[in-house]
Amino acid sequence: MAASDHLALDDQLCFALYAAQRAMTRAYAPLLEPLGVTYPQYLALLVLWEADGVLVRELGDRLALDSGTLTPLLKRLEERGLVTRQRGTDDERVVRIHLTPAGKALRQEARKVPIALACRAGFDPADKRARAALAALRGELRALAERLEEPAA
Amino acid sequence: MAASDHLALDDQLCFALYAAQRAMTRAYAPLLEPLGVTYPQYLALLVLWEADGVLVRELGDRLALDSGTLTPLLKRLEERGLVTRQRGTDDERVVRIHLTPAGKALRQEARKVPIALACRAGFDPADKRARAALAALRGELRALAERLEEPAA
DNA sequence: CGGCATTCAATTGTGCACAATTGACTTGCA
DNA sequence: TGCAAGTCAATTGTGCACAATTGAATGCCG
Repeated sequence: MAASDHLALDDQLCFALYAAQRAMTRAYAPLLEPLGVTYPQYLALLVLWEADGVLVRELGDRLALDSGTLTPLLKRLEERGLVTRQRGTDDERVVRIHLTPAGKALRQEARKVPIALACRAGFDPADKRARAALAALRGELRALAERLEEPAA
Repeated sequence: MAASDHLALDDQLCFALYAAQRAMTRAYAPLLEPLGVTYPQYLALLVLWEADGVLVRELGDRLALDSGTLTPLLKRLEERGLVTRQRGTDDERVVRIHLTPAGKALRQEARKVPIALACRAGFDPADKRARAALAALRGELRALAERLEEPAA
C-alpha cells in the first residue's frame, strides 16, 4: 500500500481551509443573531455599507457570487426591510440595491461584530504584531484564491 | 461617518477565508468530476481510505460534520456503489461505513488529484520551501479553527 | 435599420451545512 | 432490576453555492 501519496486528510491544505472557514462562520453566527442576518447576508451588507446603490452584478463581482445565490439572498434582505431592489431606468437589465434607513442603521449595531470576533479568535486588536500576523494570513489567503481562480477555465 | 471601524470588506480575515475556500472547492470540481464525487464526498473518502469501517459519528468527529450532513452524503456514496452502511450488531445505535471494492479502487484514481491541484495553485511539489510555506499556512488555519471553536459555547 | 452576440437577473435543480427534533438504543445509578 | 440520562443516526426545515438555462434588454456591426 502506498502509505504516503498525499491523500492523508491532515496533509490537505484544502481541508484545513474548509474546516477553518466553517469554524469562522459558526463563530459569527451568535454575533450576527442579534442583527437578524446570516453570515453571507452580513457580507453583502458590508459591501452595501461601503457602496450603497450597487448593482447585483457589482455585488456579485465583489463577493464572487452569482445571481443564483444573490437573488434569493437579496430578496430575504428586502423582506427584512434592510434593502430595496429596483430595476435600472436607463438600463432595464440591471437591478440596483439600496439600503433602507433600517439597513443603514444596522451598521452601528454591526460595528462591534469584528471586534468581538477578533477577541474570540484570540487576537488582541491593540497588539501591533497580532494585527500584522492577521494581515499576513489574509494576504496569503487572497493570493491563494487568486492563483486558484486564474489558470485556464 | 466613522470611516475606519473595521467594517471594510477587504480588511476582513473572514472574507479572505470565505473567498479562498470557495475558490478551492471550485478548483477541485473539475479534478473530481472524473471520479464522480463532490468535494465533501471526496473528504469523506479520504477518511475512509485511512480508516475503513469507521462509524458515522467518527467520520463526523474527523470532518466536523453532523449526521444531518453526513447521512444524505453517505446515502449518495452508497447509491454510487462506493460504500456500504450497516447498523452495528453489538450496538444498534451506530452505523458503520465500509468501502466497497469500487470505493477502494477509486483511491488509485484519486492519487493524482492533490498533485494536480498543487500544480494549479502554483506550488511546486519538489520545492522544499514551497512545501514548508504550505505546511505553515495549513498550521495557521488549523490553529485559527481551534481558537474559534474553543471558547465558551 | 436589422439582426446577432452579449449582458443581465431570475429560475431550476442538486448538494451541502447546520440547528432542532425525533426515536431507537444503551448506560449508569439508585 | 428499573428508569432516567445520555448517545446515536435519521429527519425536518432554512439558507446558501453553483451549474445550467431562460428570457428580456442592450450593444454592435454590417
